[in-house]
Amino acid sequence: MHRTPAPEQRRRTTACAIEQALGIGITLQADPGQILVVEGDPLRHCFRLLTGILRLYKALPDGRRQVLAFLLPGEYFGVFGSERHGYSAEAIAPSTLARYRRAGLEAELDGSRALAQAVLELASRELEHTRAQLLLLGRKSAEEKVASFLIALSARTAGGAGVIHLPMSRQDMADYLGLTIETVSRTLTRLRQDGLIALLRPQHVLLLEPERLQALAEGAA
Amino acid sequence: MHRTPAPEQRRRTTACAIEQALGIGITLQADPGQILVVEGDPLRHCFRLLTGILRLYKALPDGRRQVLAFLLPGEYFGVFGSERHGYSAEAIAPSTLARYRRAGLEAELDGSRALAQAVLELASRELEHTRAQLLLLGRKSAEEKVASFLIALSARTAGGAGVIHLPMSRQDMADYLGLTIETVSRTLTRLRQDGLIALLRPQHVLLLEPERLQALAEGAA
DNA sequence: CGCCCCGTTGAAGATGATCAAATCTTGTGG
DNA sequence: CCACAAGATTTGATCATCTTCAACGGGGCG
Repeated sequence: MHRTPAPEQRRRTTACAIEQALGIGITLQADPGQILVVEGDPLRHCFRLLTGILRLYKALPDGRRQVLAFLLPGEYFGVFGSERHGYSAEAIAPSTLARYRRAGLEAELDGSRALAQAVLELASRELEHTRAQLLLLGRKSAEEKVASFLIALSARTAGGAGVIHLPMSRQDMADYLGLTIETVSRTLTRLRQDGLIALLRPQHVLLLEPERLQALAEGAA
Repeated sequence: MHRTPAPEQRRRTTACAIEQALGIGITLQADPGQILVVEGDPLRHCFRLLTGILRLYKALPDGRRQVLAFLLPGEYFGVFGSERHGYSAEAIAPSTLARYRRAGLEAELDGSRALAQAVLELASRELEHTRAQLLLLGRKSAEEKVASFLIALSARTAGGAGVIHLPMSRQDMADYLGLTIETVSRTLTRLRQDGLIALLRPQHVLLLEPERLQALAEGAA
């Protein structure tokens, strides 16, 4: 069993090992705007999102916000670190979550090497996502940022094709991309004018030219 | 030589477990500008920096660069992930490194839970640093970025006090902070004019008012 | 029906980028 | 030790992108 599993298979393995280790936990509901965890809270629980969508974010004292990630069903948060939550978590849409005791997870970590491996792999993927986001925030233009966002969301939720749904507000998108709502809106309009996307409704976007969009996202010279 | 400040207990534990697991490895030298790893390279080795300093970065096709981190002596890279390196690594100053086979590390991971825990904790810390950098890149002004950088570097290298040494060029700082060299330079000048720092030489900065600098870095409203 | 929130559009402004040039550092060779 | 050259940093002027401030429109829900 020293064979490296295919990425697809490994991902499933990962999820399983963690799911099994965590057990059932407590199910809870969250309404839009409901805050589940505040940055700095003692790290007593970790969570798995079952349905809905969350934003994970950090904030500055004056209210400026940086959304670190949007959490989709099946994904975890609060798994890493040891002292405190590193970000706040807030429901965007009505959501259901499973909540687990961190103590249980850490105990299992000592026991199951499959679990340890799964958690480490989760961390690796999260690290890579976050690093890609550093490049986006530091070096991409507004247009490239929005294109990147659409392509990534499409890959995550729609398997890369067709109409995609934006469950979050323009404010959330702006806080994720390091922009303002006006710039996000204007950029979407420009992409529409250029024939790259169609805006069916504010929250429904059709990717007309995914390849050109992708090229834009990657900052093709 | 000045004595090195005693690191936190946990950090020492972490370092030890990883050091022990990796064994001795191969020592190598790198001159300034020398590229040790290119983003996308197969992940066959991981490294520990012994002396010198590296930049870890991602780049876009047209050459725009985002520095993810500066690696200081004692720190590792290439430890996470499974397929490919997620970033490039390049020496800034003459450096020495220890190189290890990833295969060995992964084998040890199955055996030693102390190692697994240490690696996971390394990942957690790296995640937290990267998330803080997302907030910086997405939501801080140039002045806040530079202040954050100086405070963080001071904490990392000087234990938080006195004169700090900037071993990297203005270009590196700019690519780390999502700015241009001109803006970095102008911002340092403004901080000097405001009495927050003194620029002894381009690479030697004295923090005159670390507390005000820190407040600025945190975006105090 | 009408309010309210969200998104879009418009105009003006500011921060940081770009283009350009002067100055300082550093290393080399006389 | 000094002169010089090459590169890095700083400074200046102008410009562009994105932000801010403001107003309008449209869809959903009471």
